[in-house]
Amino acid sequence: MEIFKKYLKNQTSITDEQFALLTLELKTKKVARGETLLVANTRTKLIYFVCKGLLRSYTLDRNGKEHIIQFAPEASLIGDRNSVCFDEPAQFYVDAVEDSEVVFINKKFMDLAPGICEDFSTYNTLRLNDSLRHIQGRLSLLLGATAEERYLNFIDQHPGLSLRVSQIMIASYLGITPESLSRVRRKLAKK
Amino acid sequence: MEIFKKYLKNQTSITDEQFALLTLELKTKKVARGETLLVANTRTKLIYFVCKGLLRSYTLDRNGKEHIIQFAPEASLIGDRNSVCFDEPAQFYVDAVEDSEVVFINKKFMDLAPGICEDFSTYNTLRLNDSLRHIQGRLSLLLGATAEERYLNFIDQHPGLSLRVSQIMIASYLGITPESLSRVRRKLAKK
DNA sequence: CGTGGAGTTGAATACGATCAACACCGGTGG
DNA sequence: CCACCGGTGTTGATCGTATTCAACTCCACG
Repeated sequence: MEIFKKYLKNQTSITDEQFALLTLELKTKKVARGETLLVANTRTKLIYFVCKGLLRSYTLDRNGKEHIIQFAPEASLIGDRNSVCFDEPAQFYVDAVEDSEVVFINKKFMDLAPGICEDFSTYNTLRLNDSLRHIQGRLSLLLGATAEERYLNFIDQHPGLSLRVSQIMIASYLGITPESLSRVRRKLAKK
Repeated sequence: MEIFKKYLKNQTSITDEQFALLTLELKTKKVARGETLLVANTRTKLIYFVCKGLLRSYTLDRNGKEHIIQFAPEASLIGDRNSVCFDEPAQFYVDAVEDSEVVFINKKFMDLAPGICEDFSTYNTLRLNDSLRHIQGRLSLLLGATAEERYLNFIDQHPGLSLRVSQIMIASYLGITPESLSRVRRKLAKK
């Protein structure tokens, strides 16, 4: 909770008093590795802030194969804003890659915050824009880059993460099989 | 311009008077097919609303191959919000697929609007969320679906567009070669 | 007309997927 | 303590899908 407050104060001009008005809408929970927080096609009222640990979001294709959309390490947000803000069914699953500490942020928080902290809206659009930017970058890569380039881009953009995440998950994130990733890594190691 | 006003009135609670306050920040222009509105890695202060015609955004990979990010037909918006709002270099190119009529929306408009029309912010986040949702859907497809599935999804999600856009562009949007698309289509036609 | 881009088709190729086998490690329980 | 197990990662062989390169048709447009 303190970590989230610190994060928010860093990102916005929110004061301790303003934050106090919102704490009712927040809950901190420990989440065990493997625990699922959000199931696709269900409705949710929660966004997750990761204080410690690592969450991920992913979809399942008709063959039941996972495709990782996003990793959320410490000090990052994850969740389906559409589902929260507009009460639509969630587009993806969210679960814990590591034992984690997570702040659950509900819709009321998102509704109240802009009225309490003047630049919360700005912060929020900034976050959205940033997500959009990030995911568009990935789209470009998937459209135009080879497995090797995508892998290099991943370790570049997610320093440290490659040590915490299994290659199965990295492969899923890159859109290739674990075997292919293994071969890409071997080839790169030779250089 | 009238079309844009109509669109905005449809999406928000904006009044004629409120809109009038903002018209100074808008310019309508005719854009010829092939004309480029935005060049990647440059800064821009403009977002584009398409009244008539068709725009697209795309990136170039290191081989100079185009990868289409988005099509923007009538009554839709396109542009790099990040570049506009946070003065960052644009992530992609924007040009005209057809002769078009476009409303140029500048940063000042985006800054003023929330103060003039109370639910403009809400509308704006809704748009952003929607883009995010759309692009995440595409990401899932690229990660998990075959060329055929992606094509079927495209014609499903963009009814009519497949008649206005060359197969070269559709292929680029789907992340396959025009030849592959041709074969996919032949295979589907046989059914 | 003739030219050039769009779309199709074929043949050869390449890249990644699939299937299968195996080494390795960490944890569990006999 | 060791045997066993499941999951991870590696490697090899084979397969399949999409790419590449090339040739050809068709049409719109000058």
